[in-house]
Amino acid sequence: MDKTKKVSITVIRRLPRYYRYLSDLKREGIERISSDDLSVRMGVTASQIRQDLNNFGGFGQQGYGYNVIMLHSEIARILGLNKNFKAIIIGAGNMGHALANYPNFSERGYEIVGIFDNSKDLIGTFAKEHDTSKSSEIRDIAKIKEFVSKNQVDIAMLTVPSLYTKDIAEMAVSLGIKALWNFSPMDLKLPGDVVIENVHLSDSLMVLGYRLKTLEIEG
Amino acid sequence: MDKTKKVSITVIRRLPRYYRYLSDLKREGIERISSDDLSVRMGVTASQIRQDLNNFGGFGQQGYGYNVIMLHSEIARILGLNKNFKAIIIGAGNMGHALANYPNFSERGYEIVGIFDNSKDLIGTFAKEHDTSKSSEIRDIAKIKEFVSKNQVDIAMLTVPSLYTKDIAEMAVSLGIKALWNFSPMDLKLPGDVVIENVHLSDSLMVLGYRLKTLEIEG
DNA sequence: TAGATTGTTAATCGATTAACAATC
DNA sequence: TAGATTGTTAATCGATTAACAATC
Repeated sequence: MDKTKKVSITVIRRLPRYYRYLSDLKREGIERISSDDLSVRMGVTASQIRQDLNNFGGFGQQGYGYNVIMLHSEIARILGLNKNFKAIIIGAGNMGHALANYPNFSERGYEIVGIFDNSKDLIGTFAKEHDTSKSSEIRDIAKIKEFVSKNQVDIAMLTVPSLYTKDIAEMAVSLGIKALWNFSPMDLKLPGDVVIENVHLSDSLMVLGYRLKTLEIEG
Repeated sequence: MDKTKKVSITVIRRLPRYYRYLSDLKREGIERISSDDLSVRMGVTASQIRQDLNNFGGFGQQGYGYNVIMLHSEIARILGLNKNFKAIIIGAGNMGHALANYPNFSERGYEIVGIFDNSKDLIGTFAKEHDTSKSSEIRDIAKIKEFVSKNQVDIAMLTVPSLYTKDIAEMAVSLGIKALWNFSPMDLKLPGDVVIENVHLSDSLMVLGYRLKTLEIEG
């Protein structure tokens, strides 16, 4: 990788998609793939694929293409999937439960180490199905400070009602958490070097509605 | 709106965010806003705001700015929020339940009219909290064809396990549904004029991981 | 070697920002 | 009217695509 110029976020946001397609190729037992063949599968230009990948280094070989297993693991490395990030879920409603049970996260090295809520009915119950380990147990949000001080927590997944999101986000940051995954329909402005990734479900749905209305198939 | 040139998807994807900020301004009782003031709030350039809005018509007034209530309702109209789209949820797991109870959708004219699953344990139970109406009852997926033939269904929200997503998506399209909201970590390729909007949670999380690793704050 | 395909430079395209005349 | 701010054109910037020499 060229150390001087940082890779544009546009390219970064395409990496998970490459990763998915390479996982598929791996599963199919395909050993090598050319940018041309991959471009057909993915519906993008071969040029874009080669440009994107060359932001991080020359993973291919002239006359051969790309080795699937090697490229797959290189992209995993670039994305940091080998880092074993530790995450907590704050808000154990339906969305919190959905995240706790999403199989893809643990597969990709994102480990849910704690789940918090303020509801007396939920505290003490288990959020992960068929899992009665400590990491599955819903804890009292009042104990979050103690938990974060004693355990590595890289990411906070925020699935609390919108009304509380701002306060909870600020609290998480004050505890030293550097990455927030925000599921509330608002933008969070926080001081310091905090990384925020939003999942704005209603935004996505509204775009779907617009495209349905105007029948914009691609996009 | 200029009828000849269609608006780029890049601009469309920014509209829900404008809509959110205008909702905030409305709530705050602010009557008018200049592109300059809005640009400060939103962290974008005033130029971009004016360019974006002028894709759809001149909603502002020189020397005055934009009337908040008027602009809010214009963006709602552009997005089709007055259309009262009817949606069904297929897959009544945690994610399906989360969508069924998400307050923002109904507020914005997206009505959940049916929820389907194949689990005998779930069928007959109610997915929406404090709601025992027919639209809240989880129905047998075997009855979906009959339901769609008798009711208007614009959108199918797909929250089934990945393994079934392709088949379920094809089934939905075969029933005439023209818009799919896909929550599985895969791309759907479907024939015909079908609009698909993906919510790739693990893609989003991987981007968060990358940005945390490299501490890219903006993005 | 000859053929295939990359890595990379150059050309094009589209999106963003700047500037300012129009006008409320 | 004078000041403010839009709508819109022009300039810039960045992203995508095309082309091809390098090389496996």
